[in-house]
Amino acid sequence: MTTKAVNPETQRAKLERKERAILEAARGVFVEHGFDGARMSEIARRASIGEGTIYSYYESKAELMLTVLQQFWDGLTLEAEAVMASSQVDGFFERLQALAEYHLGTVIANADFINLTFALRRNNSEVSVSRDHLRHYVAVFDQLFRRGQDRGEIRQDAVLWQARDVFYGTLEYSARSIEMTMDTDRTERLQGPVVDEMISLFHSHYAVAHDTIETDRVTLDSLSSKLDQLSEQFDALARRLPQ
Amino acid sequence: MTTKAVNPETQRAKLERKERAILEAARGVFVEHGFDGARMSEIARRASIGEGTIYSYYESKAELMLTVLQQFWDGLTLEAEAVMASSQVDGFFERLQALAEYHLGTVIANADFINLTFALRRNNSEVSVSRDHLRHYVAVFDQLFRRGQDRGEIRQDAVLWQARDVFYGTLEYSARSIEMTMDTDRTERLQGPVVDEMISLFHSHYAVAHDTIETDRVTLDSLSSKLDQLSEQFDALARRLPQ
DNA sequence: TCCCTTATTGAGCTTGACTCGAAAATGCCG
DNA sequence: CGGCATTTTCGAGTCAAGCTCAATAAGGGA
Repeated sequence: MTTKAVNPETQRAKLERKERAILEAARGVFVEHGFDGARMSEIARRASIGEGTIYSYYESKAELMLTVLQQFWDGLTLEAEAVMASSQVDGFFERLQALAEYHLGTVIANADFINLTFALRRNNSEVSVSRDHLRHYVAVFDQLFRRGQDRGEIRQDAVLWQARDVFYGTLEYSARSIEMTMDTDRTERLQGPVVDEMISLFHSHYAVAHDTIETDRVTLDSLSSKLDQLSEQFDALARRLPQ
Repeated sequence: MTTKAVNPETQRAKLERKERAILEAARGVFVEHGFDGARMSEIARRASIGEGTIYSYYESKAELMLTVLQQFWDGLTLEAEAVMASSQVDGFFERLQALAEYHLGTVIANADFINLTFALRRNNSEVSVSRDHLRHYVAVFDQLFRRGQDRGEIRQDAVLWQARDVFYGTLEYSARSIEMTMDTDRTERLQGPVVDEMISLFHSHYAVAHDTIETDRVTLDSLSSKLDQLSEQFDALARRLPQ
């Protein structure tokens, strides 16, 4: 029951625990101060280890940041998949709305990490979040969209990556605008309208023509009934006519 | 004709020329190495001045970068306005296409500056490209859009900032995707389709219903005339009837 | 308990942004 | 022109922060 039995467990577990501690500390410091503002000494202090120890786990500050970012994106992917899995409804547009709300909220809350993901690519040409991590995240949308096509809710000739660009691009840009106006202006741009607009846009551009016919049908129906009415009157009149 | 006559001119011109030299050198170094990779010593060397001299023109490296960025955005604004001014056509969608092509090309060519514009905001909380510079640039789109509404090409109930988010957001995201696939994949995503999709999207979502009615109108008009015809026949028949 | 391997450490090295006193250039008057 | 005042330029030196490494500690098997 003493340390002997658990020792073999502790051997590797200790290192993993320490690595998690470093990552957790790093994440906090990076969030608070950004990449350049973050001090390795502070990360070490928060993880309760010596500054040099970090470098036996990570090659450099940039690589540490990279690991934090990849962990961040993996977390996002899991959460997004969870949102899709827990969605009560089955329709494409309801699910798209859930995804849009989740994504927008996340992007606003973690604007720093999103920016750094793409800023790192430039600053440190060797170190950048792998395409696969990002692809994995957007795959949530891709899957939803393809399913929408299979179920006949989305036009068959719609191009996946174009829709993806519209979806993520617009939401990220909106997030930035919302964030920018939040600091100073009192005219806070709310998240709701942004998502609504997104859904409405997908409706009018990617949905299989449906509701447009709906409105026209009213006109057509009324015309049709008028015709029927007229036809009846005509028949009645005709019957009253002599041979 | 000697130096005497031009001296009073040289007094302030000399400083401005030197400032331009610094900015030009800085711009080049920042483009080549990014913000962190750029060395103040190299900027000084390229501008043929001492390193300390830079600091009598700019407070810090960040402020120098900021000036470069603002100059960059001002340049973009002028070019975008020129694109609009020189546009041969007058229709909203043709002009939107010209703007989209220009913007997409620019964003792809200067992805570093675009990223740095927003990365700086985080890294150095005090120093960031002013909202006004960015607003001034997107105002080109705003003006075009409002004019489209005035001319009745765009729905009156369309919300400007929503359309703006879709336009710039989608194009920037597409640019990043294009850039990412350019490095490795051979399946280069071309710029043309992106712009086409953008126009098509604005057509279906923001355009005043026009072409959809066009097709329907044929049906409705023919139905209507048939009704009128029938009605006339009916009247004629009724008149021939005995009381 | 001894020894070997591995992990940890923080004092120093290096690099690069930034400062500052001095010198050079410029301007201004007699 | 020549001397005084102001401005501009300069680069050696300071400082801060990422990173290295030789020394030390910890762990673990015989």
